Amino acid sequence: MDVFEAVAEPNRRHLIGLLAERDRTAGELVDSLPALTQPAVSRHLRVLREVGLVDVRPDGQRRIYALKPDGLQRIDTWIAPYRRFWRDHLDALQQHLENR
Amino acid sequence: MDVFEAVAEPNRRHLIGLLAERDRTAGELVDSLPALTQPAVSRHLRVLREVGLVDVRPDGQRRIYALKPDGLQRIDTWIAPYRRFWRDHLDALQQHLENR
DNA sequence: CGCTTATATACGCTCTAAGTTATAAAACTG
DNA sequence: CAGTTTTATAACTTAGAGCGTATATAAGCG
Repeated sequence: MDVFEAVAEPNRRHLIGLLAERDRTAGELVDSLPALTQPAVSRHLRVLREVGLVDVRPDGQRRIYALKPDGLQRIDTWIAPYRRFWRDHLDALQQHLENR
Repeated sequence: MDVFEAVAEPNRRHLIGLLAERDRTAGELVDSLPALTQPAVSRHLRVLREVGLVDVRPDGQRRIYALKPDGLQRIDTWIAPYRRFWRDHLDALQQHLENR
């Protein structure tokens, strides 16, 4: 499993969104996905860990999860060269609007 | 299947890369993935079409595929808010290096 | 027209991701 | 210590992705 597959799963994107706000315990993250059971969320967290998107630190009985800065950057690096496509597209549109 | 899943598959990322250079016929794209059979590539192209990442136009017997500008933008839009994470991280690193 | 070329679809197979229930492991609590 | 809380893992099931072979479809060509 790589970063791209990890991020392809909607529940995992949800978890990433929450961790972007602030660090959270596994339990908080479980509560944030009421449609899933605790083991299901735990496994999603494992995936995010394994691809380097999050970090965990123990806090007594709890595990505190944190978003890892460089994880998503790998996707951004891949997408960067393509950015000119919609930038060019937008420029063309702007020009069209300005010239009419 | 959504854009994220579409892009999670390595062969499809390969196809996107080629189409970023220039438009290509289905046949050219099939040749670009010698490990796969023609039907396999055809199905990948179908997926890319269905999620709006590419466009097709007929040219007689051939089909010419082209990258669609706004397809990947949806991923970029999702990732944009997180960009501050590694930008901040980089700033912190730079500062650290400058201050020693 | 038959024949070939180019592309898409149908079908069946295999492998794995994602979910559940049940349980383990480890730390807190009275 | 016994019981509870918190998180992770095990075992199993199911759904679907991705592949290959075979076939359909449609356009070019002699």
